[in-house]
Amino acid sequence: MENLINYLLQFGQLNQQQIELIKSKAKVIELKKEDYFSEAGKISRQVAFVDGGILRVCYYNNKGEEITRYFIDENNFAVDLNSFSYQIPSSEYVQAVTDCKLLVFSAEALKDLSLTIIAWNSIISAITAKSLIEKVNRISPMLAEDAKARYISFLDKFPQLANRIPLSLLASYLGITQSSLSRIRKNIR
Amino acid sequence: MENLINYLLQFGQLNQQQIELIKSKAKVIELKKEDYFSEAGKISRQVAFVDGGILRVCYYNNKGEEITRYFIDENNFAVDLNSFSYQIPSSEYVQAVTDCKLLVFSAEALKDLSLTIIAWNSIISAITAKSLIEKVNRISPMLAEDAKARYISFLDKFPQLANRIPLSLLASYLGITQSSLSRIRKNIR
DNA sequence: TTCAGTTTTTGCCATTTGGCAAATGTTGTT
DNA sequence: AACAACATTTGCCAAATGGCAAAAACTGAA
Repeated sequence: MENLINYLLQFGQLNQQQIELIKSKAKVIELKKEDYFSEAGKISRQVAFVDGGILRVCYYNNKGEEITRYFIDENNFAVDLNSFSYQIPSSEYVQAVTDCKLLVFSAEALKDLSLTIIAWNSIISAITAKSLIEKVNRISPMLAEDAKARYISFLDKFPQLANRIPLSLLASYLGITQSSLSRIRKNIR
Repeated sequence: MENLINYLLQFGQLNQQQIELIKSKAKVIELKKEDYFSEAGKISRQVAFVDGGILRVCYYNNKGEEITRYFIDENNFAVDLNSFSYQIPSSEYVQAVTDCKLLVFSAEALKDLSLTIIAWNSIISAITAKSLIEKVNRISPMLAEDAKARYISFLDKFPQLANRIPLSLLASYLGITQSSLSRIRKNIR
């Protein structure tokens, strides 16, 4: 659980006792490739820290196409904030792209932590803000780029991810077809 | 200032004394169309609540093209979180699209409020999370849509905005050229 | 190794979007 | 009204991307 603790410590101070409490609340879950962590239509009641592997968040648009909104890799939290914060049914799926090891916190566990650890809420809101800002900053410029530039930016920001993600998923994340992405890759070599 | 107070009350409770304190910390600023609220390269030290008018956040990409990242209309906060939270130079401009009336809080004023009003931090982090989630939810599906669908979605979500925003800015927000947008509009009528 | 199942690449052509410049329309000022 | 300044539309053509299906490459199990 060292990854998780180190991650949290970036956002606030925790003493040894608090660290032990946090560890005691985390449940380790292993997902096989293509397993779901959460599904559309259900209310999300847990939060996962990705200790190993890659998740993706996806949904189906009105044409029935499967769209990948983003990937979540090691040392990041996965949570459907829309559903978790407001307790409304989720509109998207969280699925394992590769086999994954997750550290999962239930809503009750988080509640306990926030009541016991003074800095907890401030840590969580810092993490929330940072990860949302990252998402906005990553997605926003893509609109102004063409397909090739998007792919290059992706390689640039996530050099280690491109090989671990099937082409079809990456294409849907980039907002282009799989064949176009394949041609772009050929074109770049 | 009623708009501001009503907005804040959606996110937490405030008594009359606290409301007066908040009002006393806000500075009213009027911007003329095309004036800047904040500029790239500078560290952002204030936060604005848009009481009237429309702002936009924009930057210049590596080709020198001006890109509009998003619009901020009445009853929303404008803040460059990257710059304000981490005190680093901003990479974008916040500019008035129309004449605007803003209620501005300095970093010091916000600090005072957070020390005096117990619920303040929780209100602010709820607002921050909500507005970031909205941005992600708005931008993210656009990647999977073609130009026409993006424009229609925009009309759908912001029917009142389209007429108030110059075509060139809307086009750069949608990630398409002005001529394409013009053709799309003709096509739709 | 072989085979079936899956993923990726490719060819062909249609459609969408961009680039550029000229024409047209709009707005505000004198 | 007349003009300048600015915004929008349009025509023409080139480039980018999509759609579809077949071929090729890859993967894992027997």
